Amino acid sequence: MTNIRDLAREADVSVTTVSRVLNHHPYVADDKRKAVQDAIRKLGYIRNQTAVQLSTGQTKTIGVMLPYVDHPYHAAILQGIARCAFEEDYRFLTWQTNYVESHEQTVLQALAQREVDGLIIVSHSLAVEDILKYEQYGPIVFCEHHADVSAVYIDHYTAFQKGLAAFQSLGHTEIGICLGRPDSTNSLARKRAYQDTVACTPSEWIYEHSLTIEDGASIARHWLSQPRRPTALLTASDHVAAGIILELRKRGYRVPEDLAVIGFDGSDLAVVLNLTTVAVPYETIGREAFSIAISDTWRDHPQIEIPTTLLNGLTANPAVNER
Amino acid sequence: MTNIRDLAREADVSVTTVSRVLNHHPYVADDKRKAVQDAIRKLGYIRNQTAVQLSTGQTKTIGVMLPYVDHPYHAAILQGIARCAFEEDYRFLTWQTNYVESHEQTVLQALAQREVDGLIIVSHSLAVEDILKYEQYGPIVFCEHHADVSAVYIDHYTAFQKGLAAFQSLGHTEIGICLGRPDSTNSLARKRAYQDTVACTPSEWIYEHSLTIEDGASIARHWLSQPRRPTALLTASDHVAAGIILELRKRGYRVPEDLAVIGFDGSDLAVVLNLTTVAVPYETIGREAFSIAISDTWRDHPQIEIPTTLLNGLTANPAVNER
DNA sequence: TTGTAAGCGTTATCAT
DNA sequence: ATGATAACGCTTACAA
Repeated sequence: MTNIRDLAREADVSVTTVSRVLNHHPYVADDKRKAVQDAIRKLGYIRNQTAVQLSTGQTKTIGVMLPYVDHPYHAAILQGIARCAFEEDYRFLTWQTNYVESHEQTVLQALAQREVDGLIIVSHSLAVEDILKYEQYGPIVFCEHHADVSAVYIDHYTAFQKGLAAFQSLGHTEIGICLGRPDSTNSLARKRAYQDTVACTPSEWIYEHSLTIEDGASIARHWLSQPRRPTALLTASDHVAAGIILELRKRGYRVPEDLAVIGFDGSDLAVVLNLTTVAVPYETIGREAFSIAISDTWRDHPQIEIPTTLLNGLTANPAVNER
Repeated sequence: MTNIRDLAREADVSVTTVSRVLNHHPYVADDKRKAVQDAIRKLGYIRNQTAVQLSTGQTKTIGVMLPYVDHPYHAAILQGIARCAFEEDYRFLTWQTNYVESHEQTVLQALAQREVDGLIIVSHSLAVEDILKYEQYGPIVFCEHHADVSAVYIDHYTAFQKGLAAFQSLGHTEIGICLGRPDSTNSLARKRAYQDTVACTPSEWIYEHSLTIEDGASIARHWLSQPRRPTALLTASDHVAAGIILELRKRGYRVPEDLAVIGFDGSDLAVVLNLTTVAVPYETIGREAFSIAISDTWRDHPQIEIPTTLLNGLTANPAVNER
């Protein structure tokens, strides 16, 4: 592997001059620059990035911690990060944690070990305080709302309120909600929105641990078995909404006539099933998080809220019609 | 930032001994080991990975080149890579190329610059010969079939034949196909399967450049405008199939009665729409590709074919019934 | 405008 | 079992 010393020898200049040419620095005589460039071509020189990184103390790499790379919503955030990273000549390392705390520790460790210059945390299960201990090693940007951290987030309280209000304006009063991990920050905000907005909120109408299409199907079956059922269900993901709807239709029930359903995310599933859903611009979240991670603004712990939109489909209407 | 020299001084040993302790080498006296470990704790030492990389000449990182990170099928491959990488204590860098050749060059350059130890190419537009020039810098594993390269792939010829045969066994003879990028290796294989398997293959029944749900809708509209229409359509992705079906239903046509449709991928869309589809185990592809990239087997250019399965849904049936 | 030399933080070779 | 010391390939004061 040829290095800058070989180049210097070949071009009959010093390594400094070679380095200057390589980095497009000024103050290099044209003939020497030419000599170096010729040497580069002749020797087929390729710069070793690792050495650059060690010398400069920068990796030009951002780490991304997320639970699942193949969840559409996480993939959309990745997409935003990928776009931005390319534009800024940065790279990004992705770690899939499955919400396992020891795996999340590995990611934090990577920041401490200078494998990456900064971290974007899409979602996590470790305590925020524990994560923030690693901020001494570099920027950490969350894609969820927490106090005193850099964050790009959607307000799940407001977002859920939008869905609930939509139901109410259609005449629904018996409304249930589906949540993911029950103690996550997002779920807590959602539950608060529910209890603040809706008058009747029995705990049997709060369906927890729902993430997948199959989880949605289970909820539908459970709903069928309940003596007292809500007439409307606000879910935490389009996948869950899809599962509910499919299972219900399979059993001869109608959506929204028998049960109104609103999804969350605004994914492809919402498009093909004509779901009414709360659309989230995930790519924007990724972009914003990235730009904070590579700038100096992170030290001020900026908090950027990204707005959501209620997308009208065909799964939320009735209630009014029913009476 | 404290380094091993600081540790050596603190523990009153040489840097070599420190390094030995760090790397769990034998031949270290218990008391010295203890002294080093105490020093590590006291000084809050954290190893600098970049320095390790420079010294060992290995990054323990694999690069992944793919067109779009948020396409479900690519995300599923990433998922397989992510799983494997974590197990093997490797990292992976992802580059989204959008099939832009200059972006693909950047990725190859990264291999040459030793930013990564190897490369997994999920899909590409550069010529294979040009990519293979970079094999001198490290393993390159393709997720598509090419001669004389390391590859983990599905046989698109066979896979398409499966779909076509399913149509034929249902009585269809007027069959059309939808392709993505018309000149990709995959599309060529698919077209060959079409022409070898089906008797009647007019070029108006080969719909190209179809990737998204919207593309599917366009195809449906085009199909409606055709004087002579196929009775069955084999698509190259569930997204396209979904788009076709939705558009057709919106206009009052029935699937599969008016047009039978088979998807490709076996994605969530297929589940919620009850698509008949050719399911591909993308995660397995990711896993296998990764394990080749980090082992020495890549030099033999192993070719691993991953089998596909026809998943029966409700969108392919008729034709038989029609007559 | 150019060059010398000292880092960056490890690992690895070779004595002892 | 332990330690000097030379790599690894680059950047960057500082000097000239």
